[in-house]
Amino acid sequence: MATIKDVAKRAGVAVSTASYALNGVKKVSPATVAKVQKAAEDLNYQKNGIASDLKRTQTNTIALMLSDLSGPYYSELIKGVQEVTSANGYDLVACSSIGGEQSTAIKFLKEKRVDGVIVLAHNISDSMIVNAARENFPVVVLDRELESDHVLQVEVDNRHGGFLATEYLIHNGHQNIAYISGPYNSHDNNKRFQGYRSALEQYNITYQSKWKISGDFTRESGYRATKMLIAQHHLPEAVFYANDEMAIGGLQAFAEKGIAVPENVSIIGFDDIQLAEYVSPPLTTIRQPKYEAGALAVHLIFQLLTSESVDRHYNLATELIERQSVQNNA
Amino acid sequence: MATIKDVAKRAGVAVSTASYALNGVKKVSPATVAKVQKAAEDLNYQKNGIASDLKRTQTNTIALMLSDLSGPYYSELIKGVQEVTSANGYDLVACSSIGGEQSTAIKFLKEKRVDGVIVLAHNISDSMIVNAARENFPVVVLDRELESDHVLQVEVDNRHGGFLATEYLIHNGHQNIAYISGPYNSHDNNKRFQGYRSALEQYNITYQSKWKISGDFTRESGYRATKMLIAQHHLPEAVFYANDEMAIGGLQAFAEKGIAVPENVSIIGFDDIQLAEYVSPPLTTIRQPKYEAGALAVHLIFQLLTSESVDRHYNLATELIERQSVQNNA
DNA sequence: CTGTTAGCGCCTTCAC
DNA sequence: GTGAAGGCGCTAACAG
Repeated sequence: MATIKDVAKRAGVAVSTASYALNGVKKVSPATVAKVQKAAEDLNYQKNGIASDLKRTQTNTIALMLSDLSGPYYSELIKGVQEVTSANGYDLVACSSIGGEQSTAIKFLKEKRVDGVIVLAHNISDSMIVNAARENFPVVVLDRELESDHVLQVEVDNRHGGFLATEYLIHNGHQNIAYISGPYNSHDNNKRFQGYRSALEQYNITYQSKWKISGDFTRESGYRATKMLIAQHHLPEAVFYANDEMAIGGLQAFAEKGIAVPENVSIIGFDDIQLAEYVSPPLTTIRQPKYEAGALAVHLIFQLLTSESVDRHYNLATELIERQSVQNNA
Repeated sequence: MATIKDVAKRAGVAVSTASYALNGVKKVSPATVAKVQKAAEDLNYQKNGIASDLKRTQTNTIALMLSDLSGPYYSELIKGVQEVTSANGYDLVACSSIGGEQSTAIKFLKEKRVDGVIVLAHNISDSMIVNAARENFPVVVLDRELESDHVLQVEVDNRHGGFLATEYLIHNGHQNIAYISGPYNSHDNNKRFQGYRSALEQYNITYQSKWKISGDFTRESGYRATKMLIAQHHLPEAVFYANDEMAIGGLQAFAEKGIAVPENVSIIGFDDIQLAEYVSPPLTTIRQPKYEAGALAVHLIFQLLTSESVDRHYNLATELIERQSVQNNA
């Protein structure tokens, strides 16, 4: 591969001149620029971005860490990230944290391969993040609570969302409300559960641990958890699934046993994923402002990069989406 | 940030020794290794990946170019890419080609920031790809036909898939079959259309251009195209949508006009996206072996990287998935 | 306006 | 087993 040296030589100028010409620094006469460009073309020269990054000690790109590139994840959120990033003339790469310490995400987090990072990958540990973040290397976390310098936190109000969901069920006349949880180490899940608990409390319904069954946010786990619920003989009047995927798994389990939703049992999810309105019955759920969360995250990164001071913590509101999976018994 | 120089100094050894120690090259006494590691830890040293890549002239990562990171795209395909990449100890980054010449995808394609590239982004031009590919920089295209050195092509048999879909409609007794196309510049679309034409021909049904309406693969365009079809008064017996998204848009348009699917009109899609089995009625469609395509693509990259010689072109078979959107009138 | 030169941080011969 | 030194390809002072 041709280097800038080759170009300079062929154009009969010094490397610096070639560099200036190629990068549009206006110190070079038009004639020289033309000569250099011609030479570059002849040699099919392409700059080595790595060398350039090394020299400039910045990459102009930010990374989005996802727990799994193949989703299903929040496409609205990514859209927000993408749009704001490119609007600021930066590049965006997405990488996955599958593989733990060996993963691409961790490598990018540690090795200064990007100028900033947005984390949406619960399997990256807090300490990993805290160690990586530093001045001039901001990281924004979207999936956890984390107090540390140089790390910002934007989250949607999962607690309030959990409260809204539960309250809605209660307002519709349900008292025995099961909660199918996400993984124990999920911050989102814990907040949603807190919201559930506090709604019960506020309406003087005593919490019963038999109504809490654990899942892990996958459709499969929602299916299994629901089967267990059904096996317990005494069905609750309603069930609150900590996310939509699990609710869809639950829908399937109920269907297999001939239990009608919402006639025999009401269900509500969380997230408002695209599928939610297509399943049958359409799923009532809690929507998160995902686009805004993504856009805000990038926005904050740029503010930190320009050393503006910003708040450390942001909390975005959730919203109830009424569809047809909850029956009104009130 | 601490550099390897700082580590060496603190450990009281030469830089080279520190490098060896840190990279596990067994030339260094255990005692020295310990000293170096201690120093690195004290300084919170992290290697600069960019510098390391520059020196080694390879990055150990491959890039996946998508036309839009926020999807909707083929998660199965990405899974295939992801798994094979990490199984080979390489890293994977995804980037988008939104923004054309300015996009991250183009930058990575040109600037040798990765060791190989997989393209699934129709808006990247052929010439861009041809210019970028070279020895030791393999690129695999999954979305087009392209003959050139150092670029490989794996595609699913869209033509045959189009044929299968159309033939299935014909076997079910339909004669007037509309085709809602994807964008004209889409290779996939053109192949599917060819399959449609050849099935008609084989069964002696004359092609009528009034049955071809153009869309652009979006749900919205399928909706609009279907509205136009309906406005033409004379409805076809069946319609073949060049992809599932458009078919879903069509479903909505038919529903709004009270036209029952499949009783009044049969429809078939292409892709077998996840939603396909959830819409109502469940969509009959053509499935592509997406996981295999992704896995194969990466596999080929590694073969090229190790200078093995491989075929230039791969064609994967498609399969008809029968659900309930086609009525048997035969 | 153009050329010389010194690194960016790391790896890796090559001597010792 | 350890150290000195030369780049990888590029940018950006600094001189001229």
